[in-house]
Amino acid sequence: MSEFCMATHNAGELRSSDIGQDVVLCGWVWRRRDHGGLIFVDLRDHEGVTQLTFDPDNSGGEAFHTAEAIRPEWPIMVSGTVRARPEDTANPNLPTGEVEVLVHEVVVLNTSKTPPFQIEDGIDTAEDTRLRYRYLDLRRPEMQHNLKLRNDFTFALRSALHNQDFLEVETPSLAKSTPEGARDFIVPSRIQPGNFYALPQSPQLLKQLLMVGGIERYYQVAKCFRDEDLRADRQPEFTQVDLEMSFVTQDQVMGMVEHVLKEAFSAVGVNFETPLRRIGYWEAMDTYGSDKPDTRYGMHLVDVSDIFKASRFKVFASAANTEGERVKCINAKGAGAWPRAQIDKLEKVAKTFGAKGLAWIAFREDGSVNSPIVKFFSDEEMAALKERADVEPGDLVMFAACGRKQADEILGGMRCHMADALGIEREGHDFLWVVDFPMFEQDSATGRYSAEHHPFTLPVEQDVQLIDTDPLAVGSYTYDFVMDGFEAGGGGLRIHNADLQLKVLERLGFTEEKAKEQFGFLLEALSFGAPPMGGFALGLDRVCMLLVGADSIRDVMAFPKTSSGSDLMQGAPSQVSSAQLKDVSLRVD
RNA sequence: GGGGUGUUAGCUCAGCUGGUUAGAGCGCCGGCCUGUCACGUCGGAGGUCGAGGGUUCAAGUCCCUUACAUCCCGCCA
Repeated sequence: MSEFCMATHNAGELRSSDIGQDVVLCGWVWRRRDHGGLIFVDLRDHEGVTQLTFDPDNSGGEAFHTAEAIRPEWPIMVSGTVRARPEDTANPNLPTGEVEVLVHEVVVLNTSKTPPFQIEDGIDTAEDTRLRYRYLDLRRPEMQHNLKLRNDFTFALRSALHNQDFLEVETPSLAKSTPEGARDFIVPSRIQPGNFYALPQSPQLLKQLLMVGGIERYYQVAKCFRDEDLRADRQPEFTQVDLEMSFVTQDQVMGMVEHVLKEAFSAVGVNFETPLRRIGYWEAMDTYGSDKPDTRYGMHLVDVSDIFKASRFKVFASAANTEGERVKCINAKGAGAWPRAQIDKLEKVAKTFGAKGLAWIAFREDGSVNSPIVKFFSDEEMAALKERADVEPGDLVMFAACGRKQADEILGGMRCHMADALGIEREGHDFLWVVDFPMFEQDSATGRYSAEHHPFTLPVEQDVQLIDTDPLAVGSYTYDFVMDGFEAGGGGLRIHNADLQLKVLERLGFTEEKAKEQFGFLLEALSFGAPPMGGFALGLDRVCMLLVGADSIRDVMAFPKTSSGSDLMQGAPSQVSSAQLKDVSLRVD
């Protein structure tokens, strides 16, 4: 293998061409098959598996004797001779299956307790057990592959960025708390009692300051921290490949991102056609009910408001005639054959997405129609609906009649749910840009405005005057990178003018005083000749999750946390001593 | 903060309308076995049924509380 290892070869590389060679292998005992007078051991390392043969006639009594005692997961070192397996005993399932190593000498490097679960792929061991013994879980070929792929992807990305003259710069993990976004993880300062650092939610502001600092092209494989509730695709600490460029247009940043992503995806064997398709935010919401649509299948949202303007079905007529409301539907092909009880359950699902109820029409295979609402429909309405929604026997049409945004969200959620429920095939990977997000969104309860992306995003020039008068109409220079229905990255141009930055912060409810207290360093920096800038951040964990086909980002992280934020292996978080608390002037209730 | 699902042997699970000593497969331990590769074969050990409380003559099973895991909603500038 190399001069830096006790082994001469790894356990995945021996072939017929190596027959006759004397080799040294190191690895873990995977399976042991003891035939009494002959013992086979499958030796596993990070590259593969090789069969070892212990034969008392050929390898001397001592090695054989040791082989009787060794057990799964013991690390051993063996020396022996590569030889062909006897005729008809080759194992076609193993790359090394043509050969075996006849062992002359074996050194037990360590013993092992019986592992709590078997170290092999396709196990269905509960995840908490895997996490409790993560170091054993990582020995499984599947996890080895996941971490390898993550490395290959990241390495290629680094290499591509390096070749484009990006400088990798580390930004601090002890930073200033900016609680406007996600909740911060905070770190008490011992030297300054009562003051706290925050772990960065992203290097956003610091990378902008690097642009002010003349770095011009920056990137970083950056750990980010957000103290929010977890999901299958959300961990409290995660990794972004973060980049920023000076003196660029939006198209130039997007072009650069496409270039480096193409290199990275190619490195892991994934086809990445450039330029990527672009969909506007409003079009995405209107058609897919999502700003991160999976476009590998249809089931588009269809606006049928005009059809029901004069309907006897009051719920629809009311929404169709009310400003800002819509009657929309999706057509789930195949679900029209579902039994009534199964369809009824969809109402519960719809409610999780914010619906008050769910109107539906099942078009049965035999041509009959089953629905609680069609009795209110005129023949014309039914005919128009069938035409608009492309209805055939076997279809299930579901409606949302309410505010436009809410209707999109409900049906967008149902679209994803039905795709899973119907097992719709999603072949290959789906990459696209969603562009032109609005600058602001409004909380329907409080009326307060918040930034759709973040407060440092550059608004479209001609919309700047609308910030005071019609903030929801202000566009922004933004782009999200969407992969297979996941937000896998995002970016935008940044405000590089201090006055404009202050104006945006004020729109978000900051007084000038408060803005300066929180972001004074940024405003000041922008006033010292900040260049036009823009950038991007890639959610590395999510991309890797999708690349390996995992259901959770935990499967592409070495030591992830549970959904309540615990590290089951280390036992974190944990209490600290009163002395430690005293050091940082804290008391726990 | 809310909702769904789950927790029985080391692992994965079964255990019906409450009723003897709680089962299976794998793993583990021991015997036999010179061509297996999910080796075979014979035998064996292994359980406070997540925890606490309640109903009952009787609780793995019913009720309440709680912990943990997991998925989703809220949340995630």
